Amino acid sequence: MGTSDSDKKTTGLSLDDFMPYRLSVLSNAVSRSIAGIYEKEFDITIGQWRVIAVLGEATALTSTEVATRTVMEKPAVSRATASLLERGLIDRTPDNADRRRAPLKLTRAGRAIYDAVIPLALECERELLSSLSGEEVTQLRTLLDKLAEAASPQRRLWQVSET
Amino acid sequence: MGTSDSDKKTTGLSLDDFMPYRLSVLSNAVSRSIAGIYEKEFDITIGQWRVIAVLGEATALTSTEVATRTVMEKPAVSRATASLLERGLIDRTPDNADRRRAPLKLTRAGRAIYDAVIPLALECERELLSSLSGEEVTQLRTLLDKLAEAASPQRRLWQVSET
DNA sequence: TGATATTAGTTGCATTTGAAACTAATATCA
DNA sequence: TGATATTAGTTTCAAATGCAACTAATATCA
Repeated sequence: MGTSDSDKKTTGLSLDDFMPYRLSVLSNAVSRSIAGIYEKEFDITIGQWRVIAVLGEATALTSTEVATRTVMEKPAVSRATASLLERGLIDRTPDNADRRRAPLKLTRAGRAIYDAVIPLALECERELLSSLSGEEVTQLRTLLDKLAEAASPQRRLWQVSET
Repeated sequence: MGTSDSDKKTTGLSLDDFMPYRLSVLSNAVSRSIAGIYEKEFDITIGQWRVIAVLGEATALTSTEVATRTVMEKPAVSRATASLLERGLIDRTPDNADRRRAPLKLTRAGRAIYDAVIPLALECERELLSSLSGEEVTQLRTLLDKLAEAASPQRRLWQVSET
C-alpha cells in the first residue's frame, strides 16, 4: 500500500528548491547588504558604483559602453552619470570626431572614491565567500559562468570584450 | 624586472569578477526571462507566482506566513493577494479564533494555474541547469546554501520551517 | 477591568524603475 | 546634395517598489 501512486506529490516543485528563486533571494540579500555600505559610507547607489567601477578599470568610456559593461539600462546610466557629474566624481568631454559621444572619465575625486570603495567591496566579497573553500570559490565561478551562458546565450553577461 | 611591484594592478577588483555583481546580473537575467513567460502565458507577476507557489505547497497560509516564505515585503504580498483575490485565484477566510488573521488558499482556478505553471517553471529551471552535470547541480545547491547563510546569518533565506 | 503594547494586514506617499518617445548628431545612399 | 535611417544620450510618464503610518484585533499586566 505504501507504494501506491497516491503517495507521490502532485508536482516536483518546492519554491525553496527552485533555482531561479534561490538565485533571486540570495542576490537580493547580497545587493541589499552591499548597497547599505556604499550608501552609508559614500552616499552612492549600486548603479553609481558600477559606473565608477568600470570607469576605474578603463581610461574613458561613453555612456553606451558603460551601459553595456554594467548591464544597466541606458536611462539608468544617464541618471547615474548625471548625479556623478554634478558631484564632480566624473567628467565628460564631448568627442569632437563624433559629437554625439561624450566619453566619461573619473575625476581625481572620483578616483579617490574608487580607491576607497575597492577595499570595502573586496571585504564584502571576502565575507560572502568566507564559508567557501578556495576550491569551492573556483567551482562557484565556473558554475556561474555556465549559468550565465545558459541564461543569456547571445549576450555575454560579463567579460565584455574590449574591441 | 618582470617581478617588480609596478607590474601589479592598483587594485584586485574587476567588476566582471566581483561575485555580488555576477550574482546580481545572473539573477536579473534569469528572473527577467522567467517573468516574461509567466506574464505572457498567465498574466501573473513573479510576486503573484510566488504567492501561488507557496499556497500550492501548503493548505492555507496567512499573509504574514506568505511574506516570510516568499521573502517578500508585507505590502507586496498584500497587493499580490488583492489582485489574486479579485481574479478568483485565491480565497480568504477570516480566522474566527483570531480575527486579525485571514488564511489564504488557492481556489480551484488558482490550483489550475499552479498546476499549469509548474511544468513551465520546471522546464525553465531545467533549461537553465542544462549545461551543468548532475554533480554540478548538487555543488550549486551546496554553494548557494552556504552563501545564503553567509549573506544573511540570522534570517534563513529559504527552507523556512513549518511551525 | 482598562491602559499599553503587540500583531495582522492595508494604505499612502515619495522614490525608483523601465519602456518608449524624444533631441541631436552622424551615416547611408539615391 | 538632401531625404532617410541609425546612433548617442536624455527626458517623460506610468507602473512598481519600499518604507512608514495607519486601522483593527488581540495580548499583557498593573
